[in-house]
Amino acid sequence: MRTSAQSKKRLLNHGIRPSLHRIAIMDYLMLNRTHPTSDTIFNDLNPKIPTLSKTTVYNTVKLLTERKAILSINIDEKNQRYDSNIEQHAHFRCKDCGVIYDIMIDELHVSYSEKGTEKFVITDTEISYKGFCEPCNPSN
Amino acid sequence: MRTSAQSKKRLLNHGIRPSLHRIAIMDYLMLNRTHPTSDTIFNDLNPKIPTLSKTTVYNTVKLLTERKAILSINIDEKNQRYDSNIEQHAHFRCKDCGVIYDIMIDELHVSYSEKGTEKFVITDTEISYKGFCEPCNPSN
DNA sequence: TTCAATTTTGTATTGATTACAAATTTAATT
DNA sequence: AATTAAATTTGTAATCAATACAAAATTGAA
Repeated sequence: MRTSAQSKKRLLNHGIRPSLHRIAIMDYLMLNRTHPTSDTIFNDLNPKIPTLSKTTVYNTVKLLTERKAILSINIDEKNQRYDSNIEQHAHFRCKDCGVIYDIMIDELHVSYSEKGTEKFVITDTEISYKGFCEPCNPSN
Repeated sequence: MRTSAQSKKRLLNHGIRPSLHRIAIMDYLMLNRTHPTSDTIFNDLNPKIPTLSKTTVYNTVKLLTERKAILSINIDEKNQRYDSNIEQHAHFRCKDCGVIYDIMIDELHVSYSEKGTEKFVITDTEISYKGFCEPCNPSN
């Protein structure tokens, strides 16, 4: 299946009307698993799709995130990052080169004791690591 | 031990010269475990310390974070939050009321398989949950 | 084709954070 | 107490990601 067909399906599965721009943005995220910012998405797509506006990218990633068609990641203090991989996984960001790596989680057991008597309904979980990747490891 | 004495100690332990403003900000974070923003810290302290400037709050929390005297938390897309609790723990943010709760982690086992052959030196770990707290639970 | 609803655009605005140079404070030394 | 260099703080201006909003374009059902 071509990527754009997958993208369209993903959009429809999440109740989002598959306009051409939305498909293009979803496609981009499917093919570029680099956790890009909205700005990066815009800059990379704009040459190919001159009618695309930056606001549309912002609108679209917001909508995709709300409908859980993609993940929004808070690992970078400056910008919001986006990820088409909606499987359970964590992220690692290198403090030196800035690259964000996926970390597949086989198993995650968190046993926690709540502070008071609060009961929480958890809808989103985000696990982020920071440090140095192998190429940037200062002790190498 | 009075809080300000504790605060001073914390600063010294992390190689930070304990100026009055720095102690005041550290004190505030020790006493207000609400994960405030820089702006909130400034607005709460300014009436009592009229000579305090907003830039100093930003400078100070940045320094405190770099030296690991406090934690900087990315759970809120809009603002950076700060936490004087540097023990291992996670956070939960209610999507309705916005309150950020501490979640004490007794035990955390994450077994993960890396994507490629990358080896990471992990220096920081952040675990964030979102959802609804008991008072805001829509199914209550 | 018509027309209302949806999507997109482009500009203006917001708002958190940072840059930076001047002013102030600190603390060690005379 | 005075001197002085270093550290800290101030206050304004600038940056820049993200949003608001109204006009324009597009879509799709009737």
